[in-house]
Amino acid sequence: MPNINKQKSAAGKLIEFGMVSHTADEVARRYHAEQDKHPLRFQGQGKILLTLAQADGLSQKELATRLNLTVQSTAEFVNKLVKKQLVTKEKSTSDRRKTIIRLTDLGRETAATETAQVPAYLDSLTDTELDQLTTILTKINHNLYDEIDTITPDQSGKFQQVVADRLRDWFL
Amino acid sequence: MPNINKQKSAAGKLIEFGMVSHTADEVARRYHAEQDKHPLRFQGQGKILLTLAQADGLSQKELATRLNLTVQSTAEFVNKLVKKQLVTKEKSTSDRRKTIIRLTDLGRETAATETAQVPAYLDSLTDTELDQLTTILTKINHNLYDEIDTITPDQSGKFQQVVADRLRDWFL
DNA sequence: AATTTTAGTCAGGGGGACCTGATTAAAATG
DNA sequence: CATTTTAATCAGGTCCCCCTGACTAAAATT
Repeated sequence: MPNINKQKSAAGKLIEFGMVSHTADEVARRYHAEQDKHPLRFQGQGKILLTLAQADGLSQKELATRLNLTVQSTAEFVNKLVKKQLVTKEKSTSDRRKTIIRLTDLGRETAATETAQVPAYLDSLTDTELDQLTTILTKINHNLYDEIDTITPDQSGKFQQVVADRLRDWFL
Repeated sequence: MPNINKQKSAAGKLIEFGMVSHTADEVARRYHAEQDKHPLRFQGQGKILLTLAQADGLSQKELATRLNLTVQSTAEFVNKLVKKQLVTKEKSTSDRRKTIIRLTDLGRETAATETAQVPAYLDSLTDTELDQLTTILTKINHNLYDEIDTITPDQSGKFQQVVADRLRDWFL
């Protein structure tokens, strides 16, 4: 049974981290004139981009199913991404009902660079600390995956695959 | 100079953490029928609530200034919070132009409980790991504060105070 | 007393994440 | 061949964050 106060301290820091990194992003975007730098969130358009980065050439329906979205929402996000030139739509030749979504070079780049960047704040950590952090976050993330799977056993593991596989490609 | 690969691993885990915790929250909210459980984000209404939790009884203008919002946006969020019974508005007697915003008991409770909760995923960590995590996040957060201050030196430290002071109250 | 500054309000808008309902076109199936 | 299922689309809506512009009421300044 871990010490409750240690847990609280860590929880606080984690929350603080969430807040501060969020604000740092926002501030950077606003003051640094990086207007078109959409921060690749884990929802909506960002989710689509990320999924395609792992498995390109999916149909809209496939995307919707994987991401637990309605086909209409998916279509909306895809269309927005098309406008931003990050993905393309083309009719499938084998089944002309289907629309295949593919990343453009820009889209692939966007997904990769935004996520593969090593944040500057990691420079302050020693190698030992980096190892510790990685170990700890691995544990935490596993717990979160379990939590998600427990709540939605119907689609067990689907989300984890989308996320984890992709991150493995990028970082390992 | 820290090892670049260790940095990348940690960065990946951190990003993964962001994604997974976000999804876990979302999934919990959706499937667990906790509809009215607004997750106290670090924007909009949540930001207001958080700030008031640290310094109650501010005027709308004060809030706007501290949070780097326009007075109109601030008014909007405050009004939404009033509807949710989390804050109250009252005219200042000393200066009748001003509107003082105060947390209701429910508001204070909401701010506190939502943030003071120790996430279940921390149970998997040992005391040693909790200490390590706290140390590491303290460093990281400091760096992020510096980053924010560098970009917006005009209001240096303001944000940090709002966040850090409040978290100190909660967790230390 | 007249003017300017300050705190708020209303109106309107842009963009984002989602959703339901109704409809069409193409494929599958009886 | 007629019907049903499937992949998409359009239309319209809800809620969120956040901004500009125009306008009042009260306080501060001249």
